[in-house]
Amino acid sequence: MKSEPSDVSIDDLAKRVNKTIAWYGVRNYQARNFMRDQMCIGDQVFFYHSSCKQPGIVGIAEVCKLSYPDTTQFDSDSKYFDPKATSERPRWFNVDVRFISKTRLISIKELRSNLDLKGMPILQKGNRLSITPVDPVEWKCIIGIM
DNA sequence: GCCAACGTTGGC
DNA sequence: GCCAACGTTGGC
Repeated sequence: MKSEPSDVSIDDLAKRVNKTIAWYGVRNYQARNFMRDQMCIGDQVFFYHSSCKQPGIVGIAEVCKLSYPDTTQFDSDSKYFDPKATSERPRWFNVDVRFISKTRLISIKELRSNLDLKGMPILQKGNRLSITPVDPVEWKCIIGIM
């Protein structure tokens, strides 16, 4: 799961009450569907810093609440406001995640240099999805180099 | 700041 | 349903 550290960093998550946060603001249907349809409580995720000086994996979190309507879609003051969404027909959903641990920075350069990881969606040219599944083999590979 | 890649929008 | 125009993402 990608987050811009200027918005929510791994340290921000670690400092939060209960170390949890709603993964609000996703406005892409594919990424939404991963949260809404695939994620289960206890699923672990890599926390990835994007759009920053040192992009890469910086920590591990886990899903601690199943998806529910993203409250920011109803907030006209939010940059994530969606005028087409209603409480009867919400359009956007998010899970909550809880901090597990920080890791050393595993940069996108290092990830790209590892041939065992070359199939990861996040490394594909032009990939812009903020949430992508991690194959169990790739998960173990990354855990192994931490 | 650049720009490739991709998603969304809306006229037809 | 097509597709051009536009907006966004995100590494570099």
